[in-house]
Amino acid sequence: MDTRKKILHKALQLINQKGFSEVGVREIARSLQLSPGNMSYHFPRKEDIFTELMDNYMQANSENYAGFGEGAPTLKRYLEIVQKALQLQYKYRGLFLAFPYFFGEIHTGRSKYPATYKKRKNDILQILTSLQHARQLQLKKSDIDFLFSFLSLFGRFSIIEAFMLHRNRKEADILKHYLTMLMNQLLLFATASGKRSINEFRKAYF
Amino acid sequence: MDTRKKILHKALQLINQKGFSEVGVREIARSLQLSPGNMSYHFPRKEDIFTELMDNYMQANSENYAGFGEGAPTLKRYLEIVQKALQLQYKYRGLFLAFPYFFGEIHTGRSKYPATYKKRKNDILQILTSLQHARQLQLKKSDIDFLFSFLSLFGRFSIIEAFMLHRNRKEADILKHYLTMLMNQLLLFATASGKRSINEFRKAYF
DNA sequence: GTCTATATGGAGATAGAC
DNA sequence: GTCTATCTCCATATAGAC
Repeated sequence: MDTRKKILHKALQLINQKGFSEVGVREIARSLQLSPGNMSYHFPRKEDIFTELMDNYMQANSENYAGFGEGAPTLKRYLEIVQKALQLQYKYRGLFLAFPYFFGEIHTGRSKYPATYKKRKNDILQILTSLQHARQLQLKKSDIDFLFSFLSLFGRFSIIEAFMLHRNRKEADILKHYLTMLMNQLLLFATASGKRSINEFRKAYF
Repeated sequence: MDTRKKILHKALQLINQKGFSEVGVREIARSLQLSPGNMSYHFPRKEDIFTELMDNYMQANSENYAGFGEGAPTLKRYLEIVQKALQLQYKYRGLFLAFPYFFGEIHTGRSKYPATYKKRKNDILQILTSLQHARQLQLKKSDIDFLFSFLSLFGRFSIIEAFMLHRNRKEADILKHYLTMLMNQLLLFATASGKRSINEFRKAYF
């Protein structure tokens, strides 16, 4: 592993442990036995470390969502996508909690986040309509709005909630809690075959 | 208004505008024409300002929830409580985005947050069961778990989501969006009289 | 690419006079 | 209670040797 990757890896590890503001550039350098000057060579600003980690996350997440289109649109497959998305978020959990630090930046146009947000919004709406067409979900117009609102909040904050309130809970338990919540929500709008698909997911993973 | 209150008021205003980390003690002092030393007299650490604002919020929120027990347990009244809770969160919105800063503290026992969290959890469960008894909601055991999970996420993160993604949206629009979401969720579990109560709320406020 | 050394500027925090 | 002056810490930036 080259130095750049080592820095990213260690930084994420420390950020997940202590939170972004608590991790100093010097600290990362020390724990990798690097000089502060060398840190500055690779990442001129501390923020650059955050940005690159966030880019890596968003890239992986995009690929995950893109995978849904490449198979049959079932609720089981959708739940698998969400499961992977939550695992990804868990891996990068320290970043999400650090969001406020980059709050200003998000609204000044320098960040890629708003564009990615629009893309993800489209991903979700497309998945919902394809599940509707495949008769896995039965949705009125107002249901789509509601489910979309729910999925936005759910997708963006469930891992943050877990990390804030139950920091020491195991990843598997956290995932189980939130996937159960999602299954319950989807069951309220699922057709008979949709319900079967949800239960296949449940059997396969729990 | 005494100096202490002035500081709190100005601090909240600036924190809501720019985010906690972007607001310096010097900045608050300057905009109130106080010396930095005087700031330190009133609030030895910057964090103390945050803590006191958060305490004020939690106090107001507790009083709000306590109000539910003092009247008929209807969904309309519950929605009114949530409406007030969201308004309160909006007023203090900058604090919630700053949560990560106090992340460490939350888990070291110095913060009041975990205790308040347990209290709020009880508030919500009690409200759900009283709505069940009053035949406003029809809930199976698993529904209660689900709704509770939903309400936790909803109650804690809806305003944060709004603030992160749509910073300039008007308070009224934000409230409308999230209260609509909540009404839709509750409608899925409401009895006939529960549905009427929800619609009374809708008519009264939208 | 990596190191040491050093400079700068800004933040929170403190001491002591009034 | 309020002030001025000062301290310490840290992120960042730069210069120059290896």
